[in-house]
Amino acid sequence: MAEAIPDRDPRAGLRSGRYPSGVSDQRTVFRIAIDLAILTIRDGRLAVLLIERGKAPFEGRAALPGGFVRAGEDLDDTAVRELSEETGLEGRALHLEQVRTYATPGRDPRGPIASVAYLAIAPDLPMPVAGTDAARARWEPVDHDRLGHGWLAFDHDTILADALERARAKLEYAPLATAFCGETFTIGELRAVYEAVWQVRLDPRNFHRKVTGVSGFVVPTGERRNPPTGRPAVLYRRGDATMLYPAMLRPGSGRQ
Amino acid sequence: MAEAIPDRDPRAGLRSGRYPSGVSDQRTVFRIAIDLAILTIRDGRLAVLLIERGKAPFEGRAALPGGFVRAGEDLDDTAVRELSEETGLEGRALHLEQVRTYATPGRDPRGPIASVAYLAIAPDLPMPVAGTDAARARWEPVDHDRLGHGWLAFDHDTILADALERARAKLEYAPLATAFCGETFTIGELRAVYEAVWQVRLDPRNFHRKVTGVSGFVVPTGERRNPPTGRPAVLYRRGDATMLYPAMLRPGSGRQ
DNA sequence: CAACTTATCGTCAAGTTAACGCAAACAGGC
DNA sequence: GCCTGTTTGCGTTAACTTGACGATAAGTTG
Repeated sequence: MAEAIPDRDPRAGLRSGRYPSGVSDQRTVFRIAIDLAILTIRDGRLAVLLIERGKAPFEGRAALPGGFVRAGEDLDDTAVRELSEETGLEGRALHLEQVRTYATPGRDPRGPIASVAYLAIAPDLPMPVAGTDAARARWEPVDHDRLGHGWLAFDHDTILADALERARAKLEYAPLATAFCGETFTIGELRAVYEAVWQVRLDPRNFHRKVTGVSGFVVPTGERRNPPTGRPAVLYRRGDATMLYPAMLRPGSGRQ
Repeated sequence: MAEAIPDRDPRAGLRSGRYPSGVSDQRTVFRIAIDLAILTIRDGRLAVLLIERGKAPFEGRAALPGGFVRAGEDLDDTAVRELSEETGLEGRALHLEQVRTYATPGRDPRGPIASVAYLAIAPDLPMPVAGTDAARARWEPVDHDRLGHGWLAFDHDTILADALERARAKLEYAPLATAFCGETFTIGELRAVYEAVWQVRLDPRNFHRKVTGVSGFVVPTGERRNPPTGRPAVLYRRGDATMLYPAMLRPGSGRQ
């Protein structure tokens, strides 16, 4: 928040052509966009909500949904609003958290636009909801091979990768996995979340013991559910824990 | 990055008086500032680098150092530049990471200014370096009682609290603690970092066993150092691990 | 040299994890 | 009805990790 701006600029040569050099340097302004990485599990695979861009730049390419922050609007409010407009989902009911901000010069050909990335977690819904802008939206399985190699428009590959990494890390110590599930769920469904996000196979027996041993993670409802095949499973709902103890450590995380 | 802006605004009543309603809504712009939470350990206590504001708003109040992003400049570059200008520290040599972005309407009385917070970790240096803007800077012990109760200008209490929480969490699973130390350090100095940041006492014997058991965390140099009192300690330098396994779990973290 | 301080090694009981055996409880085919 | 395949849920065991703490090493101070 310091307002003293020295009179030299070692990066003068990198200045965007949109803005003349000189005093305007001290008043460089940005539009700020919110981009949403909305994740869910579909058919046992991790999926992300994408829109197809209807106009340049990147016309016809897939991109993360998002929109600009309005005057008088907080970032979280913009994220909730965009989530509702683009997907029909009630943002306040979903897990939603800021990940980080991107403002690399030239990241958006339309000019200096900073993007604040948000991670959203949704249960497997019959999306996209028809109407409004949501018609352009579709769930797409996360393509780990194309991610990072020009899958999405703008720098959305990077944004999605960072959001994924946040989700992966947070599954370990926060009850984030339940946000992928409906109101009630089985331990097997919860395990499917971990397996899809971490891209690993977990032992059902050890997972069951571990999850039910974490205080406040899940609480049994007393109901049961008949899966398409196999023994009926006890239904659970989220507990009131905000952190997991003991943590659900990723197998082999960092182990060399 | 969607550019379709619906014609209604459910939060019209919240609009800042600075910006008229209507089409200008679609071109709301921000200046973007970087604010730095630069942490170090001084006299065994966690300290943060603060500046005293020389002009309104918040004249005379303590604040986090920072400055505005220039045209053609990436956020990380702004952080490195401000770190250098305000402290004389070579930013590229320090640990520096983005934490999150704040843009709550009215957070800065000068207008719509978004702030991207960065966390920096520095070893205990003879700071502040004289010259340039650094003369205004001073190390201040983190006042956990006043933090969150109007200690700092703007919303810097919130920013510092979030940066601290990031540092606390990251000590668990990343070799961040070594960034507080010099090129070489003893296990005792490393323990002092954990104790200062986590605000706990750790058993020296268990800590020693744990740290030296984490693969790639620290490597012995073969040298020794004579502390002011007590037995000489073996010197270590940082290893090449980027994640800690096993993690250095906070005692009682989340345990209820 | 005694007293004090910090570093380092070792022990042990309690808790946690990974691997895997096994019975329960469903659906579907015959 | 019975066998087969599947998933759930419970138990067992060896290996590992943690927390509490005893003991010794190797400096400095008085």
